[in-house]
Amino acid sequence: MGGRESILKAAEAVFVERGFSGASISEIASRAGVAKSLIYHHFESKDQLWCEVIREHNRRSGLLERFYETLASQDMDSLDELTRGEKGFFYFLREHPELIRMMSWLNLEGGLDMDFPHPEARGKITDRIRELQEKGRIRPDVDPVVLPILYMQVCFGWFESRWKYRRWFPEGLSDRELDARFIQSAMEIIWNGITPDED
Amino acid sequence: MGGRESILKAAEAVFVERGFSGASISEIASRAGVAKSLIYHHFESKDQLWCEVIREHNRRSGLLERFYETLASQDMDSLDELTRGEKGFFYFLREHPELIRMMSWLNLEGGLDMDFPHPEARGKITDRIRELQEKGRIRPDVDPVVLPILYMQVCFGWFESRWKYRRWFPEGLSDRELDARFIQSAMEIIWNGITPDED
DNA sequence: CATATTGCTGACCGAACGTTCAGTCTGGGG
DNA sequence: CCCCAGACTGAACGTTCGGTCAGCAATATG
Repeated sequence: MGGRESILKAAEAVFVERGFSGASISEIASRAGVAKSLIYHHFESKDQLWCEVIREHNRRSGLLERFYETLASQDMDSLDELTRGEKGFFYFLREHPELIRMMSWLNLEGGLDMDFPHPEARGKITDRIRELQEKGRIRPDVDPVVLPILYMQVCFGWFESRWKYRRWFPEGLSDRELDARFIQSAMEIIWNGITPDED
Repeated sequence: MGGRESILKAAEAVFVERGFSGASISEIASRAGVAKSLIYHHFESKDQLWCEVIREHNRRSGLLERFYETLASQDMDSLDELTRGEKGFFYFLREHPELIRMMSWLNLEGGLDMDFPHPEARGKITDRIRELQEKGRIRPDVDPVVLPILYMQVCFGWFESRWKYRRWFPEGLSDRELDARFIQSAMEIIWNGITPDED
């Protein structure tokens, strides 16, 4: 593995763990097994390294935008399809815990504000919801802008602080079981909340 | 205002703004208008200062626990009562933005893990939900543990990153209008999701 | 063979960090 | 009056920070 790549990999780990101001160049260098100065050979500053890490991660993780497209083009025939499939947002996030922390750090430390998701993806999603409302699949009084935000927040929020909620549940449950129990119940509530009563 | 108090006040501001590792003793001292060394006269370390800030804030803000008691003892006759009243969690949080950031920093930076809310408060809330289920006010298939978590998350998540969601909404809306539109729609979804269909 | 170019290192810089300490000022009790 | 305790300061401590720079080894180019 080349020096640049190993630096990026180590940098991601350290930034995700400690945030931008908590991360130190020395630690990144020693974790990557290279000299500190090599970092400045490949990247012009700590800030730029952070940006590069984010950009690289977005590229590698297949970009959330792409997921959004799949979300908006779902058939939404059943609760399962939207939330529990392999492509569901929730399980996508579970496989990318770094992403959660990166977003959280960015949110708190300021820095970049990414227009996320892309405006077209946003439009697609809300249009899709309106379409489903016309077809009578979703209650007409549901706000097509609020719904996707609510959905994202529930998923994000769970992984952001699921450890904090552990104590609400009976002891002895594994992480996976906790995830499943939460998302199943939470999504059932939302599903019942957005589908018309006659179902 | 005494030295100790002005230090605590400045410390809270800086910690809330920049997090623990991003905050510097020098900045706290200069904002408090005192010498750096005075901080170490009153507090034994940066860590302990952070703890003291949290403890003090919890005390001053009237403790979330107390709110939880009011939450659990609500009559829950209507959506409004739970979510929109002056005592509602959502509007409570809106008046305490520092609290949101403090929780988020703690969540990310590790440090203390507060048992929050208190176990008895937790039990009270879930018992209350079960009671309402028996009375037929809440669907029997709603998970009494998941519901309060979902509720908290939606409120927390909104204030944590409402600026990020601005672009989803039409331009020109004020913060207040945004808050109202979101919580109204979101709570309507949840309300519809937890109340039996025959209502 | 000479010469750039590139990946990389170790020694080093000034600034900022958290922390310490000797010492000043002030007010109250003997 | 003296004396002590507590609030408070300014100058420094050693360490770590982000960042620089001259130079080495290797490879590619002429």
